[in-house]
Amino acid sequence: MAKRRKVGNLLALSLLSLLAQQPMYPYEMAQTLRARGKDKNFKINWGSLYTVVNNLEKYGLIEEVGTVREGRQPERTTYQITAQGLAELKDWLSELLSVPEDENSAFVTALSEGGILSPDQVISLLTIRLATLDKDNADHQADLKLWTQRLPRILLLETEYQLAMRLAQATWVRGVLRELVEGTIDGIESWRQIHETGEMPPEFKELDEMSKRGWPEEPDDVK
Amino acid sequence: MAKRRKVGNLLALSLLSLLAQQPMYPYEMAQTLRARGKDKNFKINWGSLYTVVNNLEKYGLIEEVGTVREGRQPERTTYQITAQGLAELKDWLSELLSVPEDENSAFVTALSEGGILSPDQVISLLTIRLATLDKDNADHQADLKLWTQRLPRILLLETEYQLAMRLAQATWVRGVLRELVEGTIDGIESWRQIHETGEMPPEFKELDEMSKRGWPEEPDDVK
DNA sequence: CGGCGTATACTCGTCTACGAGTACTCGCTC
DNA sequence: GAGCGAGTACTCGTAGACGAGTATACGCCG
Repeated sequence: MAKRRKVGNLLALSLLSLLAQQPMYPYEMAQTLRARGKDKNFKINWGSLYTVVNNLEKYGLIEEVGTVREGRQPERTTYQITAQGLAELKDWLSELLSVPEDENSAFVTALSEGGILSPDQVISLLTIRLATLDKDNADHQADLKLWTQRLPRILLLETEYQLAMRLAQATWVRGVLRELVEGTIDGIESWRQIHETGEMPPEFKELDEMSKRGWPEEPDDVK
Repeated sequence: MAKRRKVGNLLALSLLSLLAQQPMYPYEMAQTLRARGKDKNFKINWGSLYTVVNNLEKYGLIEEVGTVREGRQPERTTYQITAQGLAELKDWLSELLSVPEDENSAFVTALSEGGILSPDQVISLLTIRLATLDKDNADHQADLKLWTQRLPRILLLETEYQLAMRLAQATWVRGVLRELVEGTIDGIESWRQIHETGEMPPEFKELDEMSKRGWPEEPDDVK
């Protein structure tokens, strides 16, 4: 997050967006999100919901518009978005759309620590991943086709994006996997050796040393 | 996260991985991560570091191996990984490599709420994003080339993956952008209308209604 | 040899995320 | 008409994330 938001949780963005359309009470927000299938992406956390609503109010982005007691159900507090809230929403959306984030997914971390496992293990794990990806993507694609028939595409961009990313991931994994299996990837023999002998081959030790001292003419990672 | 880990922070994974190679004290772990350029991905949070180390110890994944006082610097507590910790590390890595996560990036959320902004705004925001992506990717690619000359590729997989994902994102954004600009995307006129007249066209209202009641023969999103 | 900037190594308190639990109501069945 | 399960609407306690702050030592410049 480039700029520091008063309420940083992404749930807040969804809530602001809902309230930009009509006033609601918290439980209703959760229902609406669920109805729109957003719960596929994030589990609804009741704790977070009420915390976020409170914070939004605290910072003046939404305001209480009255409490209703319908039937004999518990009292419900209805909120509406404020002018400030609308401004914040637009500003936030603008930032998120225009500034690519540095995503640090768990998979990336795992890849960089993958050397702990043996090459054969990694090959088999990635094979499982790839199978899951392919299966999910096929389902996802079929699903998207169905939706395309009843909704204008403009509303499905988010789904299309997710699918595109998943497909790209599958393609990448497939490529690496082939190289690993064929053993054409540079460094794999040393890696295999480490796991067979328990010994670190000299060229790796050297790398390790160097990483501590800093390389000669270090190529200073950009960004 | 499919399984619930005793220590869920990804930082814990990196720390376990470090300690699998040699005992260290916390500050040293941070230095090592930084030296390896991992700080490009995540800012080192001192608070988290010590919290995570404590938790790892609490759950028996690492253990104190002695406190040293070198020179007259403050006392340092050195930790080493336990058998349990090594097992956990391997299990965790296995999971992360084999199970694709449902990533819910900020961009996805923003895309799905993008209708709040006007089409022209979104076009200009995405144009900025694309420019940044292209620039970053070019830098990243040049950088990777340099590294490839001094490190075996097997150690660069993580970087290659990140680049591949960024390139895929750029490609997708470029495609959508073209469609938006050309106006060939289904639903864009209605969207434009909303922002010009402030009125919701009837077909959108209808969709809104339907989303609340549930569609006829709902295509039950998979997963 | 005094002073100041930088590195080391951590501590503490706050703010946030979250999930289990609560309490009440409605509709339905037996 | 009592009992039960599903839905409604939220509360509260705890665990975790995080950053600002602290304290000490070392180098080195004049």
